[in-house]
Amino acid sequence: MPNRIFIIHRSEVIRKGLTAMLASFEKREIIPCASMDEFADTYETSVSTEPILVEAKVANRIKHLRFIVIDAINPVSKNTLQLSIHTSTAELQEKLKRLEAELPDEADKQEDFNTLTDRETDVLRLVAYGYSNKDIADKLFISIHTVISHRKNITEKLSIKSISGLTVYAILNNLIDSDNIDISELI
Amino acid sequence: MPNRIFIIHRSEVIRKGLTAMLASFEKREIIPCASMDEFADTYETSVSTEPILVEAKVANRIKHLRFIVIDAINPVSKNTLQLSIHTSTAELQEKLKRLEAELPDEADKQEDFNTLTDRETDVLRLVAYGYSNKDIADKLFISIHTVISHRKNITEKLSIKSISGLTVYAILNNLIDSDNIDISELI
DNA sequence: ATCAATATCCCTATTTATGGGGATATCAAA
DNA sequence: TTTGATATCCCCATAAATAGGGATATTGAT
Repeated sequence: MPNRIFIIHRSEVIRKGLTAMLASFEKREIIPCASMDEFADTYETSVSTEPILVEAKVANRIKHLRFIVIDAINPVSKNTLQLSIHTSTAELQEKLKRLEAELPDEADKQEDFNTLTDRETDVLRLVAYGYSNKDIADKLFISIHTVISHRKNITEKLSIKSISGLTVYAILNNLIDSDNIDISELI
Repeated sequence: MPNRIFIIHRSEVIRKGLTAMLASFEKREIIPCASMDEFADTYETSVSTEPILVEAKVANRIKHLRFIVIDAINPVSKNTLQLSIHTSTAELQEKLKRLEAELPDEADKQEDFNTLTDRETDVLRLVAYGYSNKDIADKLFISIHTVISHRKNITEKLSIKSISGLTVYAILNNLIDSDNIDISELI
């Protein structure tokens, strides 16, 4: 259960309205933001305000936090509510509860602090390169079962399920950066 | 069938040796490069030398070219040969032929010049965000069959099969860039 | 010496994705 | 007006990934 709820909207009316609607919503810290930049600053992520990048960064750097972004048109992440401006307090709180029920709970979060092992990093890099589990198994000279095991652990540790999310994570962590490629290893 | 073969290696001995080994390999232009930078320059891609990024850029900007990168350790792309330094000319040419047999032929390349339609762009963006075909169908209010159709066309047009490759393509083309997000659309 | 972490491997079942066919309706350009 | 591009929908079959459950061996730290 997240302890912080961010409200991101340019309109002050909307921000204050939603803050009021959520005031009675259990005990959370409600944080209104006028822009994506302000939201990103609060997370101390300065490089980009792109939601999927923010998500990858949060998984990477601020592992003990979960976040919810409220959105009507642009998709942001799996953890996103689609609401209209006519939403009632009851509907809003009820949907938030349903969304949160799908999030990993506090107990799981402790495990999120783990960083990836060497082998998991190997697998993640190859996933980001676009290889299938079978391909990865062949490249690392291990069975496909082992690859699947590593991928389960990666998904659990990072809380990133999609291949595209893992790809962004890999890019952000220089797993597939040119600086890491030793040209002398070619051929 | 690609008309250009790039040989990328820091060692001049290796470059010249491979060039000689491929001299008798049908009628191709053999282009030795001493570094990834040189390789990237030849493709007129200046932003990054990361192979997967180069691949995405090639698919984007230089659609009429196919390329082969020879590599022993670091994975580069699906179109990559894994060879040891002890490879014979016969083995090299035979493996190259097998690899090329899997590449789309000249006839297909004409269609690669097409750019994505608006709807295909919509779908690609959501793929890059990590959504499943089912999720995308729900978000765009179309059937999953339509989503699959669009994805087939995207894959064919871009010659990018993997989700991670599509994600990189989307990032490079600002499909999921923060600049494109209208904050007023939030909520 | 025991314990935790890592890395390896296996199983079953289900869900998604891919590949290769199709079909229809709309609309704009030749 | 016919043709091509776009967007929509459907089918079947296979490949791949995911979700849940296991097991074993090694190694390094307590």
